[in-house]
Amino acid sequence: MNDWDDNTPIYLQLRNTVVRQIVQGRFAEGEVVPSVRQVAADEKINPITVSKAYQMLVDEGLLEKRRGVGMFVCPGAQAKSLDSERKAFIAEEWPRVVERIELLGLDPRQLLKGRD
Amino acid sequence: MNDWDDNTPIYLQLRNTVVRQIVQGRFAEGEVVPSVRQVAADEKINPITVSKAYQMLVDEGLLEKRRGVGMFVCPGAQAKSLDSERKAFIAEEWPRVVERIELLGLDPRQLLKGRD
Amino acid sequence: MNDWDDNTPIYLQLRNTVVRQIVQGRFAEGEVVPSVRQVAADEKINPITVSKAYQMLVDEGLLEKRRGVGMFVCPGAQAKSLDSERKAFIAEEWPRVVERIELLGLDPRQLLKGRD
Amino acid sequence: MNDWDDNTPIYLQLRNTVVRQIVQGRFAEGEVVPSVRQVAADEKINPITVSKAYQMLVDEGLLEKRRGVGMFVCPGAQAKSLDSERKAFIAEEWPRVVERIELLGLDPRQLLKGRD
DNA sequence: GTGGTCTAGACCACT
DNA sequence: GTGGTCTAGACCACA
Repeated sequence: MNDWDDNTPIYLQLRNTVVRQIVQGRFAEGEVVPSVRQVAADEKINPITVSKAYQMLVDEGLLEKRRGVGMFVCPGAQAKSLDSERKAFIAEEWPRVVERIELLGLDPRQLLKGRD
Repeated sequence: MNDWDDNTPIYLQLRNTVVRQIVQGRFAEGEVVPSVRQVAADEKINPITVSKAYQMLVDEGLLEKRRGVGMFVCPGAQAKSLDSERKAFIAEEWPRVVERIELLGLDPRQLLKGRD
Repeated sequence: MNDWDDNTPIYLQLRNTVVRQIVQGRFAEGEVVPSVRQVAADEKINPITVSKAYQMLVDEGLLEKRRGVGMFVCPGAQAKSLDSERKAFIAEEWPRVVERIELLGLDPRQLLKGRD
Repeated sequence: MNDWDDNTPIYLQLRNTVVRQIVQGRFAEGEVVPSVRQVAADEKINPITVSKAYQMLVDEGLLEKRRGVGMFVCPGAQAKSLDSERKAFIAEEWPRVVERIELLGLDPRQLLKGRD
């Protein structure tokens, strides 16, 4: 989380890592998340970039703002994010991957073995 | 091939569909591919965009230009593209997919079965 | 008065509810209002926020501080607040509402009827 | 549209004026809207500020982006925006206004007369 | 030409 | 301390 993939916007990558933390329960529901400034300092990126990532999560209903206090993980955020991420994956990403595998004539079993 | 995914550049999407045609043998080796103007008109996109896609394929050694005549599928293009696409998929796309699957706690075998 | 509208500052919302109490005579002239600490505890908000709201009312001449005793509703506060709130409403809020209604093509009489 | 209310963010004011243009049919469906840079230059504000306003409208489904070309009013945007703005007004703004009027003991008929 | 992203630095309001 | 907004200026990808 200290080096960035240059092909995708930092704010998106950051958003994804936060979602991951929530999914993994490392950011517990009801807890504060690190402040915009804190993250900006830690990751050496612009506060606005962090802000954009957090704002996305607020819009998605995973974080909530408390004025002058900070941003908190919404109750139910873990299940919600896990669920929506799964749905998005199965509906959008996975079909493309399957199509690709078939087009390339690859063997799915072979691919899975490589991973074990 | 008439509507575009707004998240990836049109020229890339176009390049991919051409590769697909080559892999599937629908664009046979040694044959002409539709002219830039033709594709641009058919797909209602900018000729420059088509040009860019074709140029990529020339750079990859899948197409060759014959001045004043058109662009042709290189001999051996089918095997070549199949090979390089496979390598690229296994090296780059697949690992990301696997990581995603694991993060979401999904079962790869289950996903693959769904497709049978 | 237990949940806050996140779009307007808490201190303003608090100030407004106090004004409302005065207008409605629920905080009678000459009487004490609940202490800063009390309100802060009841509403689970920062004492400074409560202070700020009370200070506004002192500045507006609706409350007065008596050191070591508390804050009291000024004599004449009810009439005064009713008057100034009315003026503020007619001068600022109402014109904006009317403009909005006209832009949306709504019928003001219809809207008012709905309330009867 | 040349001077800004200092109390509300410029990007929100801008968003609102664009919605107004759509509602009034001054920005017709399917047409381009002025480019980010154009508006920024005209209004002497930062392009990013304009961008933010436009992005909101994209998210609301009133504008759509065409890569490298510009932003266009979505088909059905006029009805959609009129409808949603009306609903938002009646559900949120209007009840607060009515409450305010009643609290202040104002006469709705009187208020409406002032407008004629 | 179009929009997207990021930076650095400033100022503001709220708690 | 918190987040929100804006500016000025830069660089990039796309058509």
